Amino acid sequence: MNPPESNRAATLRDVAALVGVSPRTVSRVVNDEGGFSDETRDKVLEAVEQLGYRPNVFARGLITRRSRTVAFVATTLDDPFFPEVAQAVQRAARAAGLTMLLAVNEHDPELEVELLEQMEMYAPEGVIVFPAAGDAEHLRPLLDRGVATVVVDTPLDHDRAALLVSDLVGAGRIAVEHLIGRGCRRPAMLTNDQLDVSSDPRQQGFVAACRHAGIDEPTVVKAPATTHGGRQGMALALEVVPDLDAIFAYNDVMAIGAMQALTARGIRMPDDVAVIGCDDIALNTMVTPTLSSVRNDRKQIGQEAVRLLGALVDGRRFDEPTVVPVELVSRQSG
Amino acid sequence: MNPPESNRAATLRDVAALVGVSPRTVSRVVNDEGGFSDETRDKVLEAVEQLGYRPNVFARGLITRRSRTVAFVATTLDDPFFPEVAQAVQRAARAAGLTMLLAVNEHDPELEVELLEQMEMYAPEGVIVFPAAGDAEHLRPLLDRGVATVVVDTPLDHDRAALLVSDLVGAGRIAVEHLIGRGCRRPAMLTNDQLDVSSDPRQQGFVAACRHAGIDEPTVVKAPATTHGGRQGMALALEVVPDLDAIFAYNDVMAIGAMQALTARGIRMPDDVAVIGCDDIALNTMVTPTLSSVRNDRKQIGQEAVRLLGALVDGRRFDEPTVVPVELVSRQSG
DNA sequence: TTGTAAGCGTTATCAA
DNA sequence: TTGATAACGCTTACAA
Repeated sequence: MNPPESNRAATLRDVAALVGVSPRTVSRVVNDEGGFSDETRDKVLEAVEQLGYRPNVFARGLITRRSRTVAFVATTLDDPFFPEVAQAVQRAARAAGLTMLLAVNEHDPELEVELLEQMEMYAPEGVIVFPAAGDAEHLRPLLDRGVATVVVDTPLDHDRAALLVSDLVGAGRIAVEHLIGRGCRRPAMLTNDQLDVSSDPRQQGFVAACRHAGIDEPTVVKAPATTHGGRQGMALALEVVPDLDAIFAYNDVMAIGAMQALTARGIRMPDDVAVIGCDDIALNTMVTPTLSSVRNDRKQIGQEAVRLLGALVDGRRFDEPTVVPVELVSRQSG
Repeated sequence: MNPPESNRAATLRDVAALVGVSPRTVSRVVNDEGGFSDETRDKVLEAVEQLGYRPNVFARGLITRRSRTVAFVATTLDDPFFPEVAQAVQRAARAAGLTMLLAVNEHDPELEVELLEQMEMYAPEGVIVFPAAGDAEHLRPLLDRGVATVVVDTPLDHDRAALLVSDLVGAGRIAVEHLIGRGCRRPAMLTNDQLDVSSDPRQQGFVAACRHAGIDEPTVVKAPATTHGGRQGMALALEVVPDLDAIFAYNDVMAIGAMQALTARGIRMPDDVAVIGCDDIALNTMVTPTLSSVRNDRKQIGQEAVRLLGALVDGRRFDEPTVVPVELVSRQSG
């Protein structure tokens, strides 16, 4: 009959002793398992409150082999898109009672695997990952180990993976339709040279929509997906098609680089060249001219990712990717 | 005598059985506690490798009441400064074998406390926090509970806290000295209206340096620390001091808002008004004109924060704040 | 509706 | 230098 020592955190036993029930009953109430009377529940919850009882995640995890966490792997935090998604994931995770583990793969698949293995030790409910590489093959061992995984914007054929993709084909199409609609006839696309280009959905959408509009061989220029790459790519595009009148960029960071290159040459936007980016980062309203962009809703992506994870944990399987819609946000640049 | 079942993760016992020693010996080797022969160590490590043994963090945490994690709380991820620090913290943490837990307080002290309590359940080695409010009093209970805590850029008097601050007084001073040096005589400061203004070190540095230069009552205007707030604040400042010739802003995001307001009025930078921001975010090179700023090295902040945490855990105490130096990065705006 | 007993995989304690 | 044994606080299985 030791009284609970005040400098030790309260345990299930302490609560049980205070109420006069067994630890097992307290456990049932705390985890809302059912199988107890309303009266018992009320008394237990009161004692929990009174003692400030917090379950010990280690003792729990030792048995359940699960912690109430979500591992989130972003590609980088330099591109403001990922912080926004991370924040959305945090919110959705918190609403589900989960703590977020965050890691950044820095575009390096090996680092990604290492980080995932480290996070895996904490037995998260599951993993949400923007893979470092254009494919997600390096994630296969993880999935084979049975970890519930949501893979974003990257193809992977595995029955334990849930794929979540923005409608990037739609993004390319919407951008082209908008540009055509405002009278552009010679659009070019700046794409990410890191990617397996043929499989980039934005580009597929861009090319398909161009063909649909009667532009059979639209120009596509490859460069790094950075501001600097945008400047480079823009310079190159102007060499290839000196009279181009529209640009669709892989992302906003590249688009901003392109705008800098255009400004430096005295080319006016959108009158001479209309520019549309992709992602719609907050920065777009701060540049001059403000940048039009195709937006995918990060809040929705974060929520959907956490929801898919929950479904995976509950045993659901997904044959088809879940698609998050996109929309054009029209500003000064195009 | 069960052989280790192949679908169960290997445990200390499995390794011990394979080598022919006791689990305790394996534990000693794995944790490098000493008290074993070189021969034993080699055999154990080989078996660890062979079986792919990974310590169970839950079993370990149950005893040690510690997990090898660092909890990092940022204010927001909208301001690119924090993602950069987060990445630096991740790198430093990884180098120390720690996994990062990330949370965003969204400027809300109550949310911050809740998030910290949630993360605390995972018994991190310690916490690195950019407090939500201008003071860190809401962190006092956390510290009283004995959690090793590094508090960044915010005052708090507590013997278990290590304070880490950028030299923001220096930032204000450097900015003024630079502006005076380029001939400005009527500088104004845009500051964050969320803060307890009298205690903002940037402002202290700004005012002190102005006085030192013979400007006794420098103008300080309060507005939200956002782009929009920067526009508002700039408009207000121009009403108060129509002939001002220099602006020092609380952060770069505000400075960019101020630049937008100036551009909209046809006021040239830096000829009519020189603008200097604070933080030096990547965005500064993307705006027109490029924004001069006072930079604090996030890599250094992240590293230093993790280092301080380690020292706290080892029992060291810090009476004085650790100061990270700042430097002026001069660009087109001022 | 409630309780009992066992054990998860590790580290701490103490003995050899 | 090593090992036996006992926790750590919880959930699972089963019994009452």
